[in-house]
Amino acid sequence: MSISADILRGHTDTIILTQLVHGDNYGYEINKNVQQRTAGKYGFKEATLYTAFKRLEQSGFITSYWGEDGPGARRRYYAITELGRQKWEENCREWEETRKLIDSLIAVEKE
Amino acid sequence: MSISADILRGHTDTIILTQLVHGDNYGYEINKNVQQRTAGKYGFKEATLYTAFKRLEQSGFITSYWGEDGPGARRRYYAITELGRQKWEENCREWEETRKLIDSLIAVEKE
DNA sequence: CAGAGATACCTTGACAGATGATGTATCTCA
DNA sequence: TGAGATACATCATCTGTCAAGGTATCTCTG
Repeated sequence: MSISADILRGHTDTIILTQLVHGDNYGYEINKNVQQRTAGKYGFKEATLYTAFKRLEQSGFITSYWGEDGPGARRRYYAITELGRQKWEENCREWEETRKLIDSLIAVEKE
Repeated sequence: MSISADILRGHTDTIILTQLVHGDNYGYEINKNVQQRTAGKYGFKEATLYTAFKRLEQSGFITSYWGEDGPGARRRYYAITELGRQKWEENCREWEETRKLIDSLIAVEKE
């Protein structure tokens, strides 16, 4: 994991919500998806992940339920709510803006 | 200021270092530059700014000195060090990577 | 069958950066 | 004279991250 966490801070919720836009999923799997998508460069620490789930659920952006008792360890699944979807779209728009903002703040003036 | 602070968190130092790559400058002016560049959408809170200066100086990335006693309130100027320049370049590279990372984590899979 | 390793979830305490509140001092201009 | 801008600074608090520790189940190997 090469990216310092503080830079990703503030994106945790959006990243999780993005995963849930695809459909219900559980913590471990979500984190594996993140690691795969970033070629192993980034993944949530477990404490961060579960803290985020709790925060998102308390805010009404996701709901959770225990998965069917199949084989393997029990899984808590998360589902995005309508409110969560709105939040997600808002966050994505915000990211577009932030990206431009930082680009302009980090670029050296030419002249 | 429309961008939530947590999203900018972790970029504070880089943004300040970028300003100082242009040449020595003092806090208030640096912040005004940031505000101008972002069309008023973002600016540091003063506490954030001075906390960052202290942090950067303690890390050896910048040095400071009192400005000549001219008219107006006294000013503490900051200068970027060689170490700071290296850090700045490193941070810029990191930003490039982070941007790609977040883009890929926030995009919805197509297919 | 024992034991290692993976899967899966969860909590607690500590830490770091951002910030609201507050304070100081100087200068300008009406 | 007093309001408002300039300019710097500190402190207490809040929030997100994370190391460390814990629980339980399943699979595979010897």
